[in-house]
This record gives sequence, structure tokens and C-alpha cells, in this order.
Amino acid sequence: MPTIEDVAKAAGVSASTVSYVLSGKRSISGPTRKRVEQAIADLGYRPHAGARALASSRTNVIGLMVPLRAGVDVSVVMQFVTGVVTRARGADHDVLLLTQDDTGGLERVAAGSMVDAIIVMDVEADDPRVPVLRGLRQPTVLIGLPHDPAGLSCVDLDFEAAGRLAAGHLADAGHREVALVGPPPAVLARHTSYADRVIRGWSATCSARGVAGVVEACETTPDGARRAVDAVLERAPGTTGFFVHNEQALPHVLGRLAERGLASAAGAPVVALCPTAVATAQAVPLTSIDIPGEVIGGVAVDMVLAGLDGERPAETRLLAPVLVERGGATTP
Amino acid sequence: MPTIEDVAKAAGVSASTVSYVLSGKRSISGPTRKRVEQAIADLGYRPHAGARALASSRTNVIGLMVPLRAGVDVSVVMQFVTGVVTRARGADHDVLLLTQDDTGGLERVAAGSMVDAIIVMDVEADDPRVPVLRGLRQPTVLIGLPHDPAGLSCVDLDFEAAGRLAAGHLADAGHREVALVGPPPAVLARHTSYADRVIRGWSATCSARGVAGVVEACETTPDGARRAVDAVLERAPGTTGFFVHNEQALPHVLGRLAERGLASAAGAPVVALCPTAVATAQAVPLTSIDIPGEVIGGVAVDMVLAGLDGERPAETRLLAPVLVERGGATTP
DNA sequence: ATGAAAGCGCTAACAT
DNA sequence: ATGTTAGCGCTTTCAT
Repeated sequence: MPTIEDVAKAAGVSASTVSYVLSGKRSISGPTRKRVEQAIADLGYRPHAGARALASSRTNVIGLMVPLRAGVDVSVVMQFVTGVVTRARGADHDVLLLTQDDTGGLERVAAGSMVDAIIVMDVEADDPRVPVLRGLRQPTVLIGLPHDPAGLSCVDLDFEAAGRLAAGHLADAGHREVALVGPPPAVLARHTSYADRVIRGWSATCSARGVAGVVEACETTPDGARRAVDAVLERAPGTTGFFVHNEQALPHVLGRLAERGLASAAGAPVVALCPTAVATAQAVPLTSIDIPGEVIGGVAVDMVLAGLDGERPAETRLLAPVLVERGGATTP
Repeated sequence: MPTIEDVAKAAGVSASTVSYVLSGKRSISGPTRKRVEQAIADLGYRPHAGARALASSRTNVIGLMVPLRAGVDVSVVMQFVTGVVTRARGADHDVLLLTQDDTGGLERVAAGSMVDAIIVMDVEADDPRVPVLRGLRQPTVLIGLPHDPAGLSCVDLDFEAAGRLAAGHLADAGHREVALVGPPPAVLARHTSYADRVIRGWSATCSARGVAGVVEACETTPDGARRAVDAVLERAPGTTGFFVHNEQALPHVLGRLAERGLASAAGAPVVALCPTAVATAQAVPLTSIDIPGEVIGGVAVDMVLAGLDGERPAETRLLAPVLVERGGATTP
């Protein structure tokens, strides 16, 4: 492997000049730049990442913690990951993947200077990683919103607003009894940030609008979806409108609603909270609120890289939910 | 951040002694080791990854290229990724994630000494990354089997044997006309390694056993599955046995088979090629051949790390497929 | 069993 | 506009 010294020699300049040509941190004359670039190309030179990190305290790597827990839809998770990787590459950064949900991993990559910045996904209300993140010297961004985000930057869809939006939409359509068919029990049990927030917004607006709004967890299996729908109709037989926040169960919930005579091939009295691609892939036209995973992942990178030069105050960014009507009978 | 020098000072030894305590590359007296370990703990010392990489030419990072292409089931992909990350951490390595399907990314991380080794997923028969990989100085393992693997190590399920196994199983059960409902057209069009191999094995055994075996691509949507089943029955109306190699379409294929009277709630004349978890999540009991993604990912790590010390000959490892019968009517 | 010292390849003052 | 030089923090000979 050629070193910067080899390039310098070949171009008839000093190593620092090569370094500056690469970084653009000082002006270089046209001819010199040409010769250096030529030498780099001729030798196929690539700076040694470790040497660079040692000298500059910059790795150009972002750590991404993606816990793969029970009940999460990996295809949705991967949308966030894709957004992170794509945006990171656009900013000349690579991504180190952490999947184990341990605080040790965070400390290892941070204290070991393996990464310049850290993005954490699948945040819980009372996440044990939060205090650890506060102690790191690298900038950090959470995708999600813990109970106490003090001192930490966060970005996410405004899931609470999404809950309100869905409840409001169903109420507007004239429903007096509605139900949230939510994530799997495991997701609820650990108080996953987004799940809690959806329920909060949903319940608040249901109360405010004077509609009865039950909440039912839902396993991702066909059978789980059937049980959830049946449980709702057992508890609140007058339920006419549904809000589904569960990508994997969604088709089966729709199927069961059809079986119970609450939906038809023409449409269902349902608002879904899921990636648009999931909504449009259903057998019936479906009104939905998008979860823009790629966008959020990209914003997370922007935020965390902004924190790289110059301390900046923690900031929470919640993207406004957008409801798109897609025909379907949403009136009772 | 404390350095190795700080630790040495605190323990009253030289930096090299600290280094040797950490690496275990030479014997250290009991008391010295104790003092050093104490100092490390007291100071919360972590070696600087870049400095270490510079001095030792080892990064303890594995590059993992996971192209997220159209038609692949991300949840299956993530099983492989999980296997890689888990096994890598077990061997004290981290994973750098590359999702863009460019050869440039490989060269960047390899030539820049960001990684010790590289694992590549979603290999095509005539993959443009293959020649690039041959030129890298890092050991490489492909998950999948390109047309010409000369000089490269590969690991995968033996998909060709899986194709043979499925065809043989259906033939044994008495089917005379059978059909492979395969991956989406996009996957087939780019000659994804596993897809081609399944078809090869399937067709070979169908011929050998004298059964008619058609092959039909299948979109992942409910409608796509319906069309695929209908197309099969149009081309070969006497078809009684099916081999489904498409996780996402699987439930819809089963549904359509039931609609067409070829399957019942008790079972279907189907062999599925998919992760066992996918097979058992279906509404009917389903005979299947497992795709052990986590295992394969783990083996890939073992192989690639084995290549780290001492050149070793390229090796191709194909895991034997295992068919598990789960009731269901597989007889015609 | 331990220490001293020479790099590893790069960046960023500090020169001129 | 360019060159010189002193590290960055670690590993690993070479000594003893």
C-alpha cells in the first residue's frame, strides 16, 4: 500500500501538501494540485483510516445501534437504517453496526474512539442507554423520544400527533366508538417510545372528542390479529372505526374485519400508521399515516454530524404526521 | 481520555508492559498484572482503535456488504446480518455496514484499511464485485455462490440440493406434475445466486424422476401470488404439488391454492423453502426446508477470520438442506 | 519478567 | 503557496 510519503515523492512535493490537497484546508496552486492528483491516481493511494483517526481525532464513522427486539418489524427498521447509511455516505461517513442492546457496546466504540458520533434506535421510555449516552464525548442522536431526553438530541415522527390525528379523523367521520389495534404486547411491555406516544395522543383526542377509544395490543400472527379484533368487539361491541399501528398484523386485521362484516372489498373503516408502501400493498385501499423511516434516518445523521463541529444545544425534532386518505369506507 | 502511558504511570510500569498485559503476548508476573489491571479499571482506560490499527495493522472490524435490492425479503436478510454481527462480537470484532451495491465501497474500506476482512451478501451469478474482491488483500467470504468462485471462499445453504430435495419429496409423494413458485422476477432477472441454484436442482431432479416441473416467478404481493398460482394452473392444469421459494408471497400462495381447491385447512401439497419461523407462522402446517440465515452468517465470520492468520486456500462450504415434514396433505 | 525506543501513516501547527 | 516537524497512541522489536 502506498503511503502519503510515496505520493509526495512521486509528485515532487512534501507530504503535508498531499494532505492539504486531500483535505482542501489550504489553497494549492493549479499545477501542484494536478501533479498530486495524478500521483494519487497513478499509485492508487488511499489514506490509512487508522493513521488519519489518530492524527485528526476523526474516524468518519458513525455508530448505529439497532437493537433487534421481539415484536419489531425488521423491514421498517431497515428503512431507518437505509436512511442513516445513505445520508452518512453522502457526508463521507461510514456506519458501524451495533445490534446488541447493551450499554457496553456504546462505551466500547465511544471510548475506543471508533466512531465520531452515535445514533441509537428503538428507544424506550426509560431507556438504560440514555444515561450512558449523556456521558459520552461524541455527539448522539436518539431516534425516538425517551421519558427524559434532557441533554440529548432526538428525532422521530411525532407519534403522539399521529395518535391525535387518527383519532380526530375517525371522530370527524362520525365514529363514536373506536379502537387502536396496536403493536405486540412485548413492544408495549417495554414501553417502546413510539408505542407509548401513539397511545397517549390517541387517548387524549378520544377523550377530548368524547368518543370511546379502546386500546388493544396485537400479536403479529394471523391468529393474533383475529384475537385482537375479536377482543375489541367483545369489550366494545359498538366499535366501528379502527386505528392500526402494527405493520405485520395489518393484513390480518383487515381480513378479520371483513369476516366480521366491518369491512368490504371496497374499503375499511381503518386508519393505518405504517410506511406508505405497506399501506398501499394491502388488498383494499387504505387511509394511512406514513412512517417516513428513511427521512428520519437521514435527519438523524444531519443532526449528529452538526454536533461534530462546535458544541450545540440538544434539540428534539418531531416530524409532523401526514394523513393520506385512500378512499375506503371510513364512515360508520 | 487516558492513554496507555497514563495507565503505565499509574501502575508504575512501562507502556509496553501495559500493552502486553492487554494482548497476553508475553508472560507477566502476577503482581504486575494485578497493578496494571487495577490502573486500567481505575482510569477507565480503552485503547484508541485508530492508534492500535496503525501500529498493528489490525482494525478488529469486519466489513459487511448487504445490498438492499428489490425483491429481497429484508427480514431474511437480517437473519444473516444478525448471525454475522453476533459471531463477530464473539470474536471481538465489530461490523462496518455497507449497503450500497458498489464496488467502490469495497475498495474504499479495504484500501483504506478500515476493515480486516470482508463478507459480501446477495451474490449474483456473474457478480461485478467478484473480480474486485479477488484483488483485495483482506480475506473475503461470499454468502452465496457466483458462477466462477475461483480464488474466493463462499458459504451458503446448498440451494441446488434444496431444489433437488423438494422435487424428490414431491415425486416420492406421488405427484406427477409439480411447480416451483419462485422469487420475484427482479431477483430472477439479475440471476441472484440462490435463485438460480434452486431452479437448477429442481429442474434436474424433476427430469430425472420423470415429473413435469414448471417454474414460475412470483411477485410478493397478494395479487402477484394469485397470478403466479393461476399462471401455473393455466400452463399445467394437472399440477398437484408445489414448491414455494418466496417468503413474502408464501401466505398468499397458500391462500390461492385453497381458493382453487388444491389445499385445505388441514394442509397443502406444498414444500416451502424459507426460514423455519416463516414456515411455522403460516395458517396451515407446512413442510419446509429451512434457510438457516444466522448459522450461515456465523460460519461466514468463522471462515473470514480464519483467513486472517496465514494465507489459506479458498473454500466453498454448502450446508446440506434439511426437509422437515409438518403434516399437511402432501400427497396428490 | 520488564523497559527503551523505533516506528505505523497521517494532520496541523509553525515556519518561510 | 509550500516545506518542516512534532506529535497522535499504540505495538513490537531489541535489550537487559
